[in-house]
Amino acid sequence: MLKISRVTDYGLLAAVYLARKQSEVVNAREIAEFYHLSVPMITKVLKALHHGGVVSSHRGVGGGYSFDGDAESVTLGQLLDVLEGPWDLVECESVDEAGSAVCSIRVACPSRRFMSSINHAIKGAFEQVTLSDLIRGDLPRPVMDKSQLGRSPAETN
Amino acid sequence: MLKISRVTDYGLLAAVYLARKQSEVVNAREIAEFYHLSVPMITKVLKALHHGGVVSSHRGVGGGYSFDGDAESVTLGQLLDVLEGPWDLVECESVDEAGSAVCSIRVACPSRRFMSSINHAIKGAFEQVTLSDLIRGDLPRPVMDKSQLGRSPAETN
DNA sequence: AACAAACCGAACCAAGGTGGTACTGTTTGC
DNA sequence: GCAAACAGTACCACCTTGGTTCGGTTTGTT
Repeated sequence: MLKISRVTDYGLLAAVYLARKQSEVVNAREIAEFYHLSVPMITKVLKALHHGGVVSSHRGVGGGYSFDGDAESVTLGQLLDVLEGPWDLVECESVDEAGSAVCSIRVACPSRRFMSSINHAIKGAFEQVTLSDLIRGDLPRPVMDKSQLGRSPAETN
Repeated sequence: MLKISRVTDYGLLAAVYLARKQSEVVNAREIAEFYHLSVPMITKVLKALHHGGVVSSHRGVGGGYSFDGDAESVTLGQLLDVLEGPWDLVECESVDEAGSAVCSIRVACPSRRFMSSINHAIKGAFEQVTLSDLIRGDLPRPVMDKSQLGRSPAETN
């Protein structure tokens, strides 16, 4: 249905919360209470963020999570990868475990090449947005202006 | 998981097939066979396309579907609306039946304004792509270049 | 008039994904 | 050694998705 999952959304919230408190160790309960979410839920996404190397965790009493990196260098694309896992707008380009294409009509498919292009554009947009944009609440207004695009001379994927 | 549904994808295929045969009446079986899809499946999306006013249907013997419009003036955005239904990247902006916001932390949410902006950008990208682009298999290469974007002075949604 | 081609519409179902919880560790500060 | 806090996994109910089925209606052909 073309939407990011709610869990991913929670993950973005958590990442922003931590990044705002740069390097400060904050436990899951505090974040959960701030956003009025359940502790198990928020710990779930924090685990994912930690697993993806976005935040670091501190175990034991007084422990929690902290964001120690540079908010400018963490992109929304990275966050989505970590939280949402690998994804593609269409299955066209996805491959199975063996590395072969999932789509059987791939070659003849009229929408594949185009969707692939859109796919890349969207990923690119996510890549250009940093965690610090999210923190500041800034609204860079990405646009896709077809008129100044030109045609790609060759396969772009 | 941030992908368009397979059914929607089939719908695009069907739309392209019909549009390529401009105004010619084609039955579901032919399209199904062309793409190696089941007839019930392809009829399902054809019904959706018809319901959305994209293609016209012709009942009875020798009937089928035809695309009678102008492929230049049908956008991918319209097709997705028809096939996928109304959608938003995040629930932030979605409203329930009563018209009130779905998200309870809407006001305080740090990602809302931004995601909404991305949401619009993606929709805009889909809006700039026409059915005839799909037909020709052209690859306009949409980009979102943050550097030439500037900041939106006010709420863009 | 009968028949069959073809769409209409709604319901249905299995399978997989999503949102959310629970439970058993393990680490660590006091 | 106790308790705070994360780690990991498994579990569950619910919803969505992909796909089918079935009875109904329209309409060209014989």
